[in-house]
Amino acid sequence: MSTQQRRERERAQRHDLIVKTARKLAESEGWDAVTTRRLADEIEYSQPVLYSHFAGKDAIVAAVALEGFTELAARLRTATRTGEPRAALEALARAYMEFAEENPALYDAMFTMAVDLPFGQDDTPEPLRDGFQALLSGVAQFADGRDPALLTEVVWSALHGLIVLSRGGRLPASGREARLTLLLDQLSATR
Amino acid sequence: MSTQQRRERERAQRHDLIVKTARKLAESEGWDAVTTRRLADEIEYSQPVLYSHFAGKDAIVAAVALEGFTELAARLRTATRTGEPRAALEALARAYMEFAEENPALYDAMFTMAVDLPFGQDDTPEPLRDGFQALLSGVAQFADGRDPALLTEVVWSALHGLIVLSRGGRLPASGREARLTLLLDQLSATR
DNA sequence: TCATCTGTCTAGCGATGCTAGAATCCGGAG
DNA sequence: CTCCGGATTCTAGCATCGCTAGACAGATGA
Repeated sequence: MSTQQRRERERAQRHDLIVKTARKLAESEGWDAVTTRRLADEIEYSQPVLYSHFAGKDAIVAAVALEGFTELAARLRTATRTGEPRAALEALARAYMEFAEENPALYDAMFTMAVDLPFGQDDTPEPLRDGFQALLSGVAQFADGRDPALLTEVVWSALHGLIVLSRGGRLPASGREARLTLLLDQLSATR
Repeated sequence: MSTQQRRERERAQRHDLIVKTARKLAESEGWDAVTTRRLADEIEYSQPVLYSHFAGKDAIVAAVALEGFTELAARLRTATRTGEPRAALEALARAYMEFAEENPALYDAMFTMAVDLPFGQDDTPEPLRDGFQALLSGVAQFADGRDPALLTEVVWSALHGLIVLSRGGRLPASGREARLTLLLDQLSATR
């Protein structure tokens, strides 16, 4: 009986090893460097082992993304512990953007790659729900009559747009702070 | 002498044929279907011909993207011919979003793929400049004290965020219109 | 001790982007 | 009309990708 448990434990450890290695590799050399051969090499197993844990490469990326949602949610929650509404919004936005900047590859996995994660559906994984909830509870503080969910989606979209356009060089790195301030001003204007 | 000219003309035609075929193929079956073999097959030439016109597949995507910028710029310009500021902004935003919806593959080439297009630099191609200018001249109408360039970047980011998150299923298709209205309300609020 | 069975690896498949070298075509000189 | 030379196009192949079948090995329980 106990050997069974040990095996399951080892499997779980290796599962984690794969995810963490993929993430580290992606963060240090980009997702292009995360090939199944390279990944297998890095964890010191052969390729087929990866496929005994995940359906394919996409599933590995999805697992990394899931880890990201958990971390992002936690980060957003600690950021929204501020009193004044506008300050809370700013803290929320800053936390979000910092997360994206500090973990570019992770952010990509969460929001640009990994299309097979079910987002607004019944079978949406907990971390995804939690991430949106964290945003929502922060935004709701200054919704002030406006639909909180809708406002959250707009805030999220705008932040995401800033991030992804900046990253691709579409927006100059210089105006970063000014853009964020302008955006926050507009969003917190309740007519 | 004239054969030389004819050859150049034919080369130019084939260049266009490649770009248009790549675009059509991407729009109908997605960029994944646009392989060099498939593309060569479609234009009824062999693979190496592609490489006598473009440095590689990325360059072909970039050429498609460039075509997109020209079209987008034209579309935005006709949309901003409205009197009232708020109506102009709405027309502008709608034109942008419609363009993205009608040409999803093209939009992807312009803003998510093709990283090798120089955006805000000295050697930025004319169509890209023109596209941003079209947005800028539309947004400037209701800037009302706010920095027009900065405001344009924010508007653009927000629209792009809405589009890309909607497309990936991150945002429910239902609230589309409500989100756009809310966003426009916030952006046109001059405190 | 040995058969079984789970787990792992080696080797290979089809498809990708890209390229070297062979083959072909075409224009112009004799 | 013929034939040469240079440009053009194609055939064939390389390295790499994600993924998998079948051989192999090592641990488990009788």
